[in-house]
Amino acid sequence: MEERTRPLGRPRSEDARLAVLRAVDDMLVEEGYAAMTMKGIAERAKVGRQTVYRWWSSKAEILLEASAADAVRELTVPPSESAEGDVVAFLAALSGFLTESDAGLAYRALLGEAQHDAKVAELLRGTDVLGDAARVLIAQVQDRGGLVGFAGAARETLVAELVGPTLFRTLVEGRPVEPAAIADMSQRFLATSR
Amino acid sequence: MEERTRPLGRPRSEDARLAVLRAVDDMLVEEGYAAMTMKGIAERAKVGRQTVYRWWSSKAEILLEASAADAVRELTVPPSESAEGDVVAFLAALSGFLTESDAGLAYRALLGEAQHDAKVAELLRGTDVLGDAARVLIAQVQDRGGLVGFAGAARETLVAELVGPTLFRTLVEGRPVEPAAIADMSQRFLATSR
Amino acid sequence: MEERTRPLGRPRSEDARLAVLRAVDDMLVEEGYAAMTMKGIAERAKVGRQTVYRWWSSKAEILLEASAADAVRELTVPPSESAEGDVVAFLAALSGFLTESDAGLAYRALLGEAQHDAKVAELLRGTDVLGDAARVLIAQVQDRGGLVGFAGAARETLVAELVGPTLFRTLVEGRPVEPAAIADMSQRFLATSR
Amino acid sequence: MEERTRPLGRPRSEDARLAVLRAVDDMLVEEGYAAMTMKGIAERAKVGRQTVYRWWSSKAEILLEASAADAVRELTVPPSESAEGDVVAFLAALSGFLTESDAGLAYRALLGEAQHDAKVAELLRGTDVLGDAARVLIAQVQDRGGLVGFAGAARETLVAELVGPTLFRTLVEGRPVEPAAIADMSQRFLATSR
DNA sequence: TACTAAACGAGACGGTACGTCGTGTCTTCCC
DNA sequence: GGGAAGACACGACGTACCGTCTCGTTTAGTA
Repeated sequence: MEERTRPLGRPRSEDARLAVLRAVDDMLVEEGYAAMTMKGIAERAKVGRQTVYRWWSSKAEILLEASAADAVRELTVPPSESAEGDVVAFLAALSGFLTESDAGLAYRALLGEAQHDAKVAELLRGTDVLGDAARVLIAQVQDRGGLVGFAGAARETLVAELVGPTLFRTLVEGRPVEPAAIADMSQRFLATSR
Repeated sequence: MEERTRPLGRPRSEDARLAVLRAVDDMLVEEGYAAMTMKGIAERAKVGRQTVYRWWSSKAEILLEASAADAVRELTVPPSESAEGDVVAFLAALSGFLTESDAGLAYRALLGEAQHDAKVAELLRGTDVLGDAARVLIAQVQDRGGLVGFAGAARETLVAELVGPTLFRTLVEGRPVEPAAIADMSQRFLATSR
Repeated sequence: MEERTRPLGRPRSEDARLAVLRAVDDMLVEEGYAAMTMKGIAERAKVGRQTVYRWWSSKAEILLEASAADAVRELTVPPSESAEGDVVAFLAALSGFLTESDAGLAYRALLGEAQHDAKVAELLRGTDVLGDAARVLIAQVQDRGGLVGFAGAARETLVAELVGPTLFRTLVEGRPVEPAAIADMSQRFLATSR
Repeated sequence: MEERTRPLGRPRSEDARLAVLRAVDDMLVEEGYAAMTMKGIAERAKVGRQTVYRWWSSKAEILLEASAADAVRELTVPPSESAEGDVVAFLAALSGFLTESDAGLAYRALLGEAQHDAKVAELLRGTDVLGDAARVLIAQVQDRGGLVGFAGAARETLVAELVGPTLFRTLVEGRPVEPAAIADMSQRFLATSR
């Protein structure tokens, strides 16, 4: 059996890669997505412009790589004592993620850009951050015995039912969902399934 | 009592205003939001650039003026025979609006831009197109006797519960919600609110 | 009879034009032709890059406009007491121009560039600085009675005979022609033309 | 007495050297001097870029090495039946060299570059191609008994008198000198010396 | 035969100029 | 004073080449 041989030439610099990701992370928070430019990223990272373009084709792509892991981590909630506790914790995490976290800021910027840039939409569809997190939570709740008796089309809408209301509030209003509303949403979500 | 006197000088040209709005409408469909520029709009409308800047401060502002009326019209559904019929009709209209209508394309672009541009977010908050339409529908359903017995926090989440799931599906997946899912969402919405 | 109407829009800025020409003049002396860039010129002139490109298509074109008038002036010599005096004065001026004058530095750079850039060659052919100056001098000498009895092909070579030797010395050796050599060249030129 | 020991390591590749020289030769004709780049040369020669930089420091240097021998050969004319025949043959060769030969194209490019790049000027001064050829021709003519009675400063200007006029015509006008003019120039050159 | 050392190809690196485009402002003349 | 035209200073775009670097490989002499 053969080892895969290294590509020819000087290998990619991990230093440069990390410097770019870090620069994007910092600039998003400090200056905002709109003010970020490929030129600015390169300068901030002390990296050649060509080096950025060689490995990423847009600031959206860099941002996705820089924030995807954080997003997944922030949306993973430890099991609580009850199904309702799990859902409440998840929705609270989701609300916080979308309105107060750096990774969530990145996600909102990307989801926003996806609405008028097909390339970014495509990119984002490759990593359904919110959907994946929701599916994990739903499976967790089902294992406890909640959410029994779903079938067919109903199951497919569960993710939307769980995530949608919070997404609406945060995207449209731009601020966290208050705890009372989260409690209400959680009850509604579980009510239809019991 | 004196009539308020007309401002001095040449009055604003309605021709120019309409030409700009029409140009923005057309360009959004033909080239997309990202490719639209203030310069391009002025040229397409055969209008001086200064004239565009004099009356609007960004392409988002023009787009909002150009599409708001259409959006409201498309999201107004006539009463049907039942509460469920009303909700289904509304969600279908919402799904179609967000994925297939020109006005919806504009709304998605604006909502997207609002995620990384505070000015646009502010602008959009002034006209809560989706929320207003949802509130009208909810009032309509309540008048029929559906949705009784709500109070406090619960009432505030109703809009999000109605609109959120469909918004999630369309924004994240970028395609219309299938009829079976709409039916399911409608039933859940009514079930948890009775 | 009609006045020629001014073109539409904001007229060209004379300030910007002069700032660019002055910048090119200065930079040629301070940094040299090779180190001069369109970007550098714009920055030095505190002018937008687009403004430079709008009116000139290359640094050669700017340099020509900036130095042509000076070149003509420096190569115009006042009549002296004798034909030989005129020729000596001209060759001395030519030698000085090509090796010590700023305008001559520009001319050498342009003539050099013309050797590997057809656009510049074309440009330079439109203004035969050396040839014109030589023709003026030759006419001057002929008016005195020197250079009688020329005809046909012979006449066409006069300019080359006058300018060529000095051009060779300066271009190839890069330093002024010594006075003794100038005297010698002048005598030969007149001797072979009488 | 010791032989100079070969340096350690892998010896220079003659293949690579020739490939580079050939690439430069071809590219000069096909694309022109200005369009030639170190990167392009390396790629065309299928040679690493470092290899080019290891042995030459600029494209001018490569071009000089690639064309010097050809230049000398093209400017060496066999003795004819008369002194005038020799001079005519030389000037014809010079005119053809500067306007139609590949080696002459290279020489013109180098002489041009030398006008705004001191490094190239230095380089070119090391090999006075035109001057050397002219000196050979002059010695040849003198041996026949032409050009007698020169001394001092006069002798030093002979080369310039011979080469200059043709150089002027070719550099400034960019086309060959017509035969009648060459004949005229030859007569003038010999006239002052007899 | 193994070791050392330099040249080799490939190609990524940090820089910088290219020529174009869009920004928002200005200056001109015309209505 | 509004409007069309278009020049202005500014700065990002994505590309190309600069000259250097870091890989693995090749080719010689030396041990």
